[in-house]
Parts: sequence; structure tokens; C-alpha cells
Amino acid sequence: MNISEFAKIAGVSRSAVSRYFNDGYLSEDKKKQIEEAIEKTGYAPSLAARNTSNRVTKLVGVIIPKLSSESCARVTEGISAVLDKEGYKLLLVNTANDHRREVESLELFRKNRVDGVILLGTVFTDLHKAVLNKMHVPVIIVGQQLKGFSCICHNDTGAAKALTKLMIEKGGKRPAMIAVTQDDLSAGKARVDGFKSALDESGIKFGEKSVEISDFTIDSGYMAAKRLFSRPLKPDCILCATDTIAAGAALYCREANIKIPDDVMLCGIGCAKIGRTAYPSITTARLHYKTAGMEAANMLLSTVKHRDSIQRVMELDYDIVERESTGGTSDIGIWE
Amino acid sequence: MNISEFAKIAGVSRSAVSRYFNDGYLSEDKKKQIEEAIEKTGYAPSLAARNTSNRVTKLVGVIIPKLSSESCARVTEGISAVLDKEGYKLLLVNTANDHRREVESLELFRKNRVDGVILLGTVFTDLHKAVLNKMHVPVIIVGQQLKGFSCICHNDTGAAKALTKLMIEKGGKRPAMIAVTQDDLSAGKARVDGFKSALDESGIKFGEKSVEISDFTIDSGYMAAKRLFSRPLKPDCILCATDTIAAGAALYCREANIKIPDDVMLCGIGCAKIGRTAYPSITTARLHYKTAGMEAANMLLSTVKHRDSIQRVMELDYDIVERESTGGTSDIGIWE
DNA sequence: CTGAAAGCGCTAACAA
DNA sequence: TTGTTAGCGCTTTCAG
Repeated sequence: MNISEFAKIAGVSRSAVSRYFNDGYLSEDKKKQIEEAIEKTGYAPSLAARNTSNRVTKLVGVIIPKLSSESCARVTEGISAVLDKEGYKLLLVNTANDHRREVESLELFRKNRVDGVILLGTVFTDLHKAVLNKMHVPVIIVGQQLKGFSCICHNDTGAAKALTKLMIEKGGKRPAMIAVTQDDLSAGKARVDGFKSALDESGIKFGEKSVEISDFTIDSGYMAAKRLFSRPLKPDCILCATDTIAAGAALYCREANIKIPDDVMLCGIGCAKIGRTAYPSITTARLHYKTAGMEAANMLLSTVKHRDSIQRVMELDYDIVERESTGGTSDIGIWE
Repeated sequence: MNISEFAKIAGVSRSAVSRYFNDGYLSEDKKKQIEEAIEKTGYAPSLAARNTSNRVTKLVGVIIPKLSSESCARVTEGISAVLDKEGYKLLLVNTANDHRREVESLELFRKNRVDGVILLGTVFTDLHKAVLNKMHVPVIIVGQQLKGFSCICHNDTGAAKALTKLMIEKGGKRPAMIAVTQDDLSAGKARVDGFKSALDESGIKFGEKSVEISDFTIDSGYMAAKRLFSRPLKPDCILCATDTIAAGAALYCREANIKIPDDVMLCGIGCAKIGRTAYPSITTARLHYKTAGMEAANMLLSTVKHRDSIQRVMELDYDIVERESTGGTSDIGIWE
């Protein structure tokens, strides 16, 4: 069913139909006729065809490293909430942590003529930057700060520092960290920086051996904790780059009969569900993922609307959520 | 930049350009010229325009109730993995558990002329069925079985039954269940059916009071457990409709000093990360979410390719994962 | 307010 | 293999 065919059925001209769907001027009579015909035929104009003339797709490309990561999912939810309200649709690519696919997807979005792109970044190579610079639609980066681009990011360093300080204030003398790849500037490097900075300010010497590198999984956190405790000098407090890693570390401690928080304190970052039901519950810094997604979408839409290319950077702050793993109380009450 | 402009720059005809991007016949010379021009201009054909003539969008609409639910995210990952490989893109709508939005999205996809739709179903109203019947592209439903449509679903009843039987065999005399809304035929009704069926076969009388209804959240699970234990006859084993609910219930038990598994056994369903690090770790039935997503995508693509409309139903079975909450050992080893 | 007609950027049928 | 020409389904002038 196309517009001509439908126009014939409705007994009006093609233009009238087009106007009906584009809030143009139209007499009540014709509106009625068209509405009745829609009822009958279920006709709806093809958006693709519409876009060829329009140059507007109402499509936003979103690139995600790993959908089943709680933080990514939350960001995406935020993006989706805002976009939907504005009538934009979300073209989603899950790269499964394959950096090449990020670049491919960017190219794809150029072809698809999306109105804008939101990129949940992890690791940025020169290739990324090259492709990003070639994009002629607005791009917003979430979770990372990349010079020259609009970004929504979290205060990773601040969160890591605050948590480390918390543990030191509670008597931690030998802090260790389970970090993630330093190629990831936010979850990786920035959080280690915060850790170091806290040590620095507390007059504790930072030794490279006090950092273990882990993946973003429970198992990897478990293994990293094991390595940490197999060293001659055992840590008495551990900052983990994510709550999932912390949950894995807690699992190891339970198995190895290392008491938390008495023998070792533990912190995660992100405020994932898993940290709340882990045993003991894990102190963390809440990062505002959903808000980040919403702000990214807002920023994108306003860039699209005003056709400007002003670079904006927004940093979202954290909240400390103290739980049992640093001697806090278990926070049972309602929470979301 | 459009095809004519680009053709001029490349020094070839528009058709040559079109052929280049549609693996038609083309001499090496022209290919070279075109490639060089692409290098210079970054030209890429507009897919939207392409689709108006093509009638193929290479777009699949995916409707999800809640992206930040681990099970939904896993299904979507599976879908994405298969679709990407075949060059299809994923138009994602997160309905945030708003059933009306499912219907709206279906309409949206009709307008957008997607090649097919995958619907992660929860609750189906008559309106759903009406709209679904009007879709003229293939639709695959995941997680629910709806008469007349192709579905990928899980053996919810079997999983619930097996877990309940497990607890009864381990000495459970007063089984209770924390279920979710019975409007949800799979996570809700089917799992209660399995529970009942196990009771039946074990000669235990099923009383309505032994089922509490909860949301899909930790807090809601916590509250439901509290209600269960405020009754005169306390349960000695509880089947929870999801692992998240079970984790919430475990939280309550810990707080109320009810020992798991000694005072009460606990099971969840789904094999979510949260159940593994909860304390104690929670026995569950693994449902193959990612596989479900992959199979749904495969089923959709083969329907699209063969232009058939044969209805197919695939049921994926479960695996029991026994953990501490029913007296099993904690399963630490590598797992994904 | 309305319809005819000329686009939008691309593909596909056709003759060369 | 090529270029020409007619579509694809919709929007947007432009007279009326």
C-alpha cells in the first residue's frame, strides 16, 4: 500500500495525504475521509521514503560495548527514555567488547544517515578518533572524556579516591586495588589515579604490586583477589574497579576464610545490584548511569536541533554508599 | 553528497556507483576510480533512499520490557550477535514495562517498514493479539508462547517443578513460592504451575496462602519473604520466580536470622549473576537466554529469507545449578 | 485550502 | 560491462 493507492481509496489527492501526516493545512472533511480510510486499510507512510526527501531519519545510533553489563544497560535505558519521548528511535549495536566493531558501527551509521550517535566508550584508538572526526552528525560520548568531543562522564577518579580514603580512615594500612585494563581511561586509568591520589594524601607509598588487573567478571575478580592474597604482604583493604569484581573478590575471601571487613575491607564502584546482595554487602560509589544516558540523549537532541557543534562536557558526580564490607550497616530499605 | 554528485567526482555514471555498492558487475578500472573517490569524499549511499526502491530495510525491530533486566539483556545480546553477522541492524525499543508501549512500538515498526520483529513478551492482551495479527512482517516472540505465532520459549514449568522437587527431596515439608504476576504467562503462571505440579506429585496439599506475589526486584523479594515468614505456618523451602527475588529473600532471611538452608531452603530461576554471589549462593535453574535470542534471530531470518509464514515453536530446556541455598556446595569455578 | 508536478537519492530494467 | 531511463514512496514547491 503506497500513498497513491491510499489516496485513491480515501478519495483525496496524494498531497492531501502527505499533508495529513505532516500537520499541514487540511480541511476537516478531508481529514475525516483520510481517517476513515486509515481505519480500513491500516495505511502508514513509509518512514524510509519520507527520509529521502526529508533528510531527517529520527534515528540515533547507539554503540554499546556489552549490553549485559548492568551499567551499559542502565545508560541505554536512560538514552531510550529520552529519545522515545522525542519520537526518535534507537539503532543499537552491541560490539561485544570488540573495538574494531565500534569503528565499523560508526561507518555503518554514516551510511544509515542517523541524526546522531551516542557512543559508550571504553578504549579509544587513533582509528577511533579518525573515524569520529569524519562523522558529519553529532556524536556524544558517554563514560569517557575524549578531547574534541562532547562527553558525559563520571567522576571516576573522585569516586575511587573517596572510597580509598574511607578505607584508610577506617584503619586500612595496606591498600590494594583490583583494577581493569589501563587502556580504558575511565574504569581503568582514572580509578587507579584516584586510588593513588588517596594513598598519596595519606602518606602511604604506592607500589605497583598493590594493583592487580582483572576483567569485568566475577571469576576474574575472584582470581585477582586470590593473586593478591598469595603475596607475602597481604592487603587489609581492597578497592575494586567494579562491584562485579568486588563480588568475585568477596567470594574468594569467603572461600579462603578471610573475614570481611575484619581481615580485609572491600569496595566496589558503580552501585550494581550484585553488590547489595553479596556477602557481606559491598560498599560502593553510586555512579548515575541512567542519568548519564538521559543527559547524553538530551545533549544530542539539543545539538541536533540547534545545528551547532559546540563541544560540551558534563561530569556527573558520585555518592558513597557505605555497606557492611567496610563496617557499615547493611542497607536493606527500599532502593533503586 | 548524493550519488550524482559523487559519480561526477569519480568520473563514472550513477549506475556504476550503484553497482559498486550492490556487488554488480563492474570493471576493475571503475572500481579503482570509485574507491579513490570514496577515499577523498567519504561518500556512502543513503540506506533510506536505497530502501524506497529495495523494499528491504535490513532492519529488525526488537521490543524489550526492561533492558536493565539481566535476562532481557542476554536475550538481546544473542539477537544482536546473529543479526550483526547477517548485516541486519537492530531497532530497539525499551518499553520500561509499559504494555501500551509494546503495541505502540509494533505500530511504529509497521511504519518503519522493518523486515521483521522480535518481541520479548511479558503480558499479552487482546489488543496485542489484534495488532500482531495486522503485522505483515514476520514476528517472533521470545519467552512466551502465544498461539498462532512463532515462539522461542523456556521450559518454565519444568524448571520450577524440578527445583521444587529438589527441595522436597531434601526434606522440604512446607514449600512456599514467591511468584510474579500471573498475567505473565511464563515467569508468572507457568512457574507456579510447575510448583503446584511438584507439590501434587509429592502428595503435599497446595494452599493459596503458600504463594506470595512479588515484583522483579530485590526489595520486592525481600518484602515478600517477610510476609511469608509473618504467617503462623512458616515455610521450610521457598521457590522464587527469579534469582533477583531470591536474592532479596535471602537478604531478609539474613536480617531476620533465619538460616539458609537449615531453617529454609531457597531457589531462584534464571541463573543470574546475582544468585551466585548472594549469601548463601542460590540454587537455580539455568535458562538459556542468550541462546533464545540467537535462535529467535535465526528463526526470523530464515522466515524472512524463505518468505514463508510457517509457525514454529521452540522450547529451550533448563539445567539445574545446585548451590548452597539448598545445601549444595558453592560453585566457585569458572562459569559463564 | 488544494492538486499537479517537480524533486529527494537510490535501484533496476533496458538497450547498447 | 556500460549509460540511459524509468521507477520507488514520499514531500514540497507553485499556481490556483
